[in-house]
Amino acid sequence: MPARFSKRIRAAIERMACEYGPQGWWPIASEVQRFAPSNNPRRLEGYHPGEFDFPRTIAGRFEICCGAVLTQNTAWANVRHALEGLLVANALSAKRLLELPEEQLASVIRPAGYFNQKASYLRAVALWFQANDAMLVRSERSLFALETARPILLKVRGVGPETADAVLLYAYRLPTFVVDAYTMRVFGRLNVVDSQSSYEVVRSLLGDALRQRTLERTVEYYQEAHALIVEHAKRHHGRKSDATKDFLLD
DNA sequence: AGCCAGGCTACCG
DNA sequence: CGGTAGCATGGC
Repeated sequence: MPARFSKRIRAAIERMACEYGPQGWWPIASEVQRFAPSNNPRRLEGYHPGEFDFPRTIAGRFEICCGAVLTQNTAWANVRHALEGLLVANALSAKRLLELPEEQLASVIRPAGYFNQKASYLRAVALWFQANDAMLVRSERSLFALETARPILLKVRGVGPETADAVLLYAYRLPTFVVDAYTMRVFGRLNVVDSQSSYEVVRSLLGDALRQRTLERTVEYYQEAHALIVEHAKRHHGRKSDATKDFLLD
């Protein structure tokens, strides 16, 4: 019965892929330039289109975790400034971030907004990172690993479902689909979901529709699909809906 | 000058 | 359970 919308969902993603090309999420500014130079201008901001073997380092994974918290209800341009602040403050590792007094941490991430809340969240995430990163990298990636790690991550203060899924999908390449406000808007417009669908329902609906033959391919496809949805929504779906410009509805 | 941005917690009924 | 105020900066 959920297969009812699967075709529509997959067609929408495929169309976005053709229209927008490879996205290369999640951006990892501190890591990406070091590997494989390229002409792609987005690479300078940490995007790595067509390359799915990021992050490759513990620093890259921690940067994703921080970015996932900092971007909560915040434009990415502001997050970049905050991440750069962390880099300059030499606080882009769990240990060194935790050594920074919380008040100072807050002032460093000020451009990302909600800086007092987020300073507290970042500390909690850094503690989680110290306790879980090595294990997650070492253990075999599987549905079991995902279902084990996810509830633990969701208990961390400041980590809700979207932040957790972004960390698991992009930092640890575990096969979970990331649902955000854009996802709700885009697929709401396509009558695939409605405003009262819960996060979990939408996550499993899209996850089922977009699952691929292997775990590895599924992860890559989930990563790309989420980035494409954001790109599409930025172009066509303001908060004040304007379906007229949406080519998916043609 | 206002609206918006890659949400989450706490608290309400 | 679902609904909502509060959190805050920078860009357009």
